[in-house]
Amino acid sequence: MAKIATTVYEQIRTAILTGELSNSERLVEEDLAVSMGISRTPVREALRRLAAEGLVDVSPNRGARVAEWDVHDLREIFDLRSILESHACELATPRASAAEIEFLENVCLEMEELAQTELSSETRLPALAARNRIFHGKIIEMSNSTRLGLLIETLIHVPIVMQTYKVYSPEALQRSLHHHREIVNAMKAGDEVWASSVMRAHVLAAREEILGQPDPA
Amino acid sequence: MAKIATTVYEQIRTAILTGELSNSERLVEEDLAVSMGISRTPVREALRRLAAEGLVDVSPNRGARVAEWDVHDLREIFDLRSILESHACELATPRASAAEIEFLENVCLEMEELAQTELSSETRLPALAARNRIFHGKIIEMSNSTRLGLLIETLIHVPIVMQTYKVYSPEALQRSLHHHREIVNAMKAGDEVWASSVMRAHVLAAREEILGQPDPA
DNA sequence: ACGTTAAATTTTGTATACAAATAGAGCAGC
DNA sequence: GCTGCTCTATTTGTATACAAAATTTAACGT
Repeated sequence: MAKIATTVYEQIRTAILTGELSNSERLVEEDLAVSMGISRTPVREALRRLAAEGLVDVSPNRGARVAEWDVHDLREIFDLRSILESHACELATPRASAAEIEFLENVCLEMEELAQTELSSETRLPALAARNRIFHGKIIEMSNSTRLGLLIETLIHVPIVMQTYKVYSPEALQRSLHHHREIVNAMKAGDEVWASSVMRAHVLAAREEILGQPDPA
Repeated sequence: MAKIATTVYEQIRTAILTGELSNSERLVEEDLAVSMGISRTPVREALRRLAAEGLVDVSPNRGARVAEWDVHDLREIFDLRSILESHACELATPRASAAEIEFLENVCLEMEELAQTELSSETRLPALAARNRIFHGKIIEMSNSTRLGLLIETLIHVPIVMQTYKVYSPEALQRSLHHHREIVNAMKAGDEVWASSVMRAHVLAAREEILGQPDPA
């Protein structure tokens, strides 16, 4: 239990990601501090870190609020993700080991099985979202570019907030799973153009799926 | 003179960028604080911000050091810049106004004139580097994507450190200026594929120019 | 001499105290 | 009733104090 600042950073972060802290809600340092039984100092540090990641907005002398995003922001984010994640695929493909391919195939399988079960969406959706993050994260890791990973990480926070609420249509879910399979197949074939193209399409399709639906608020 | 933290942030930042603080030098909070006549608190905040931008590395309980980069890091950075700046060109081209094109042409002209003068490289290089940053920054601004701008900004710090020391070969300089001209011409023609392709080549050429030369340390 | 361990010093992390700035309530004037 | 002001109360920004951790120094034994 090393650093308090890190702990409170994670707490506030998950509070935002789960929607516990609603959009553009004001984050008063002292309130957060007393509610966690600590002093303002680590809270302040955590808020600045969250600001650097784009999860909160801070104005000088006026404090921090939970960041909010409009449709234009989401378009930007998904466009950039489509470019960067496709690049990750391009880099990962020639480096992919048999074990890594197998790992990705396993994630695919798990997601396909989850998709077939008749679980309520309350339990199924988070499980799918978690696997999805693992799949994308693994490919980024395989790309062996730390900066690329950092860049994508900063972009991914906002979509994660949405994923908790968003219910994908059955067709979109199927398409998404097929994309994953196709990406792995392309990587197995050593075809980085194929792999990166599917990844690009995959993220752009997700963009339309999310921007097409009405706001859940 | 609002916030001390911002002032000290900028001071440390330029100290790193000008090479005044050498590579992997340790940054002790108290030392920096007394040398600027302030307390540790704003210094600490500044260091965390610099860490978020990748200019310093901080380890828990072990403080901050000036970040250092190897050849692999530089490759990563230039590869990503080539992708993102080319994307900026793609977005900017259909949006470019006549005034913006003219502005870019002016920057081209100034750089061409500077290149012809027989000034010592000590004065000429910073002037060229400044214009270069203006040129690229303008195109990013024209892309109208704040997130794209932020992403590129985080990548650009390290190359800026190099630009201060690096002496370009005359041929590389000429090629660079021709690239700039060609980019503007492509934008004027409304051809975003052309424009983004030249930009991609432009950044990749810069990568080879920098990675090809031996280390100045 | 060398390496290992133990104190001493330095340095980071957190808490508290105070100053400066902002936001909000209440009131005057129109 | 609405606008603009002043004064109060929050809230942020900075300084200082203290505790925990790490680094350095010194001593000790083999």
